[in-house]
Amino acid sequence: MPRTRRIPVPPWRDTPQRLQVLRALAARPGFSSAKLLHARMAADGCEVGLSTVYRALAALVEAGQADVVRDDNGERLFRHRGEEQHQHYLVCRHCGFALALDTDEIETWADRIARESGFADVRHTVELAGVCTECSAGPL
Amino acid sequence: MPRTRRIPVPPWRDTPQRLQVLRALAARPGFSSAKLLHARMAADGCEVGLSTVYRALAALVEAGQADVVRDDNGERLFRHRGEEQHQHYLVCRHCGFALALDTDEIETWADRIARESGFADVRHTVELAGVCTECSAGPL
DNA sequence: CAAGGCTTGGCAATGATTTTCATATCAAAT
DNA sequence: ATTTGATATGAAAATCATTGCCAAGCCTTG
Ligand SMILES: [Zn+2]
Ligand SMILES: [Zn+2]
Ligand SMILES: [Zn+2]
Ligand SMILES: [Zn+2]
Repeated sequence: MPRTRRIPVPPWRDTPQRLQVLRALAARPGFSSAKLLHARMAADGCEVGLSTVYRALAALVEAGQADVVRDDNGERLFRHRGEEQHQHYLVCRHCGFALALDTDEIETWADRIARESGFADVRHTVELAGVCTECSAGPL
Repeated sequence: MPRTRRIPVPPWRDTPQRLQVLRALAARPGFSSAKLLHARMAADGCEVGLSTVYRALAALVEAGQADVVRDDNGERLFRHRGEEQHQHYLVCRHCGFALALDTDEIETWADRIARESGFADVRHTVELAGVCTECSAGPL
């Protein structure tokens, strides 16, 4: 199974479309799907192909300017990487209620791993999922 | 977006197919895709529909007898939940080389979060990805 | 045996993401 | 300004894991 990914490597050309995608992404507070961004941009009168949105997002992720997670349906959600540090959550599998976590501990742990391993550009995904008290109380 | 999942809840009927799936899953050392399990079982002369494999796996996950993760392609990988504790890895984004991590720290952290939050049946996903020394050295 | 309810499995449908490919754009070189 | 080779775009088609559908089979109860 050869890794078949061909992503443009920085520096790329500065195209209006890519700037638009970056802008649209940065304009969103949390994570957004490519589809949503595409729709948003279209609504703003900015016609950009869905393929291009995907390509731009992939490039942004590759360049470390965006984070990406998967929701329960396997859909990828993107978020612009600003200065503000990221956050991890404990989400309820049933109602979707999300509890923000104090993640200093894992952050330092992840940093240490990154340092000791010699790996470059290490990113991490930490997701906790359970059933909230409310949902475990009332069945259905 | 209504969660549209209809998964048989334990206890279900004990069908040969479900036992086969469980067996096949337990027989594998690490994580396996539904497709692979299906192929494996077929190779062993056990004819089980792919849909059934998916249903059985979903039920096993629901019942806490299996863990599930997503690989980089969004494919779901399943693993039987035995007594042995699970493992986390730091994988290379380019060559796929995986480094097993000492995860005691996060395990206890996750356990504490689970306890303090009051959430039930808390599972966690911890994935680190970077570029290994080898790959960052020789650029393609 | 009959009725009703789970289960199964092949196949179609879904839907996100990728690939294709013809075209457009860019930037450097002539 | 024109040429040229590389790169970017986007519409449509392809990919592919996963799910929906549904007729047929199996099990249990009466
Ligand atoms: Zn809940
Ligand atoms: Zn973190
Ligand atoms: Zn590598
Ligand atoms: Zn763990």
